[in-house]
Amino acid sequence: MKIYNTMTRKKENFKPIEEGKVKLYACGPTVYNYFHIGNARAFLFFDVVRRYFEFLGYEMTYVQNITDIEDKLINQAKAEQTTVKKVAQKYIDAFLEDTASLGIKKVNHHPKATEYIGEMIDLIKKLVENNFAYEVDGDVYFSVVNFKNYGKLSGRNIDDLKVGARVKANVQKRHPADFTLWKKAKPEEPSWGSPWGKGRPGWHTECVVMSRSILGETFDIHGGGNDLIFPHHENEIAQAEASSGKPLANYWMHNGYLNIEGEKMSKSLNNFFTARDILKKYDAEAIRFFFLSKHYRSPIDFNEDIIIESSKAVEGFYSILKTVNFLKIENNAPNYSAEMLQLKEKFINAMNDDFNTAKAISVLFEIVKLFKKSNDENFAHLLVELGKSVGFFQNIADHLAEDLGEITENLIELLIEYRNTFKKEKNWEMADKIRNDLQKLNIQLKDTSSGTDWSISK
RNA sequence: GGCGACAUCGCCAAGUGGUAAGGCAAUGGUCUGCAAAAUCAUUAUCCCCAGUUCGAAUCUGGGUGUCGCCUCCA
Repeated sequence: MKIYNTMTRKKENFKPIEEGKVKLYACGPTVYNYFHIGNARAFLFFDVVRRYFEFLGYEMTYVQNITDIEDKLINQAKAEQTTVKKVAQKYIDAFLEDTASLGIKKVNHHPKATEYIGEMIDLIKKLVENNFAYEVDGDVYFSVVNFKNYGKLSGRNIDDLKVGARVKANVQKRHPADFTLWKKAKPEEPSWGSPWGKGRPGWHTECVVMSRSILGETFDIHGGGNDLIFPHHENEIAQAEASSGKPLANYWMHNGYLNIEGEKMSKSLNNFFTARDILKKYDAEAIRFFFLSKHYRSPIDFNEDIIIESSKAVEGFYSILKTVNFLKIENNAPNYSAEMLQLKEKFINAMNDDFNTAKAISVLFEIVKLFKKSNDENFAHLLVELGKSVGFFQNIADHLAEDLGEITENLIELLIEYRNTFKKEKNWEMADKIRNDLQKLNIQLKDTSSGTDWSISK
């Protein structure tokens, strides 16, 4: 298994700390709003990482934090005229709902920032004691110049940051790149008591505290979107290493952005679609296919036409499951031929090469192609086995069922019968009318050599 | 100003030194009363220039273009 490590900018052989186990931490949402389809890329990708490791037989511990106290939540609470707590709960619920709809498997731990305030204060205290942090009038800052390795993840040095800095001048900070560990509360804001007075923790602290509390001082993989490399992950590393002297994670993985018309999709540019809205129109599997059709580190451009194409591609997978009536043979033990084992190996090699999902997917299409030539149901088993390793085929029964209820289905069958009678009588006008009228109701008739079939077109 | 990514058929996209995977679309054939569906087949020398090499989409140098990070952001 090779993983591209942002820290070294190289693909490295993955070696877990503990044999057979993978400890993964990926940055989760700040729950002040619905997440958009660009955010979904990270959530979905790390779901694939998790599933694939499990497929390989690793025991996963996957932790994803939830930031439930932060400036944006406070603002949102004002906007919605409610409390921070209520805002958090509302969007946590939405987050869990939407990720589930996307077919993302529940992570093992979802720590919330507000549940770890005590531990965060302890960390900050330690940093202050060791001279890596300083307090100014109720605020506490991390001092980047006192941490010699600052910038090693993102490849920056402190002086460069100074030059082009768009960082706002903050008279309190000793260096413009110093970041907030503890933020003094304004009146009315939610706050916790601390040695520096009432306030709340800075964002960069929670991930360090929560990841280490659950996964230990050093864990295997830390992941997130590209935009978190600097400053977020850089700041995590600074705090972690300044306090323990040990690396926080051995591998740093970052996914590329989702662009829209060539520009990054982001809330601040206001060019986003929420995952929630996209899911109303398109299937979760089509969205998954769309993301996996490109390598995770590359930027990917979003538009609805591509999602529609992706839906068609996914339908291609299901068409062979339909042909073999997969639900009936699902429990038969597969018997793979040498050719099939070779395909499986090809798939695994692609995935083992830093999660080359695009290449892996092409193997799935090869399987489909070979199935069509041979009609060997073992190809269907192989397709499902490999597809599942990256999160496809989570609900085959639902997908194959055209469950309209018995009465409706009988009515459709009846109309087909009438049409066939008209056809026998060469009454093409009536036969075509039935076909076209059903088409208008999204019921598509398919004449095959073995009779007339129908399906619902979306 | 600093740091970084990317440029492959109409669209999407693999390939990281050995002679261009795959998907969608398109076109043609088979099937059909006609269609649709299904099925078979066909479709690129890789942004530009120079270099290294027996050999480059793949390496080096120089352009051009697009995007990102340096402020909250997946």
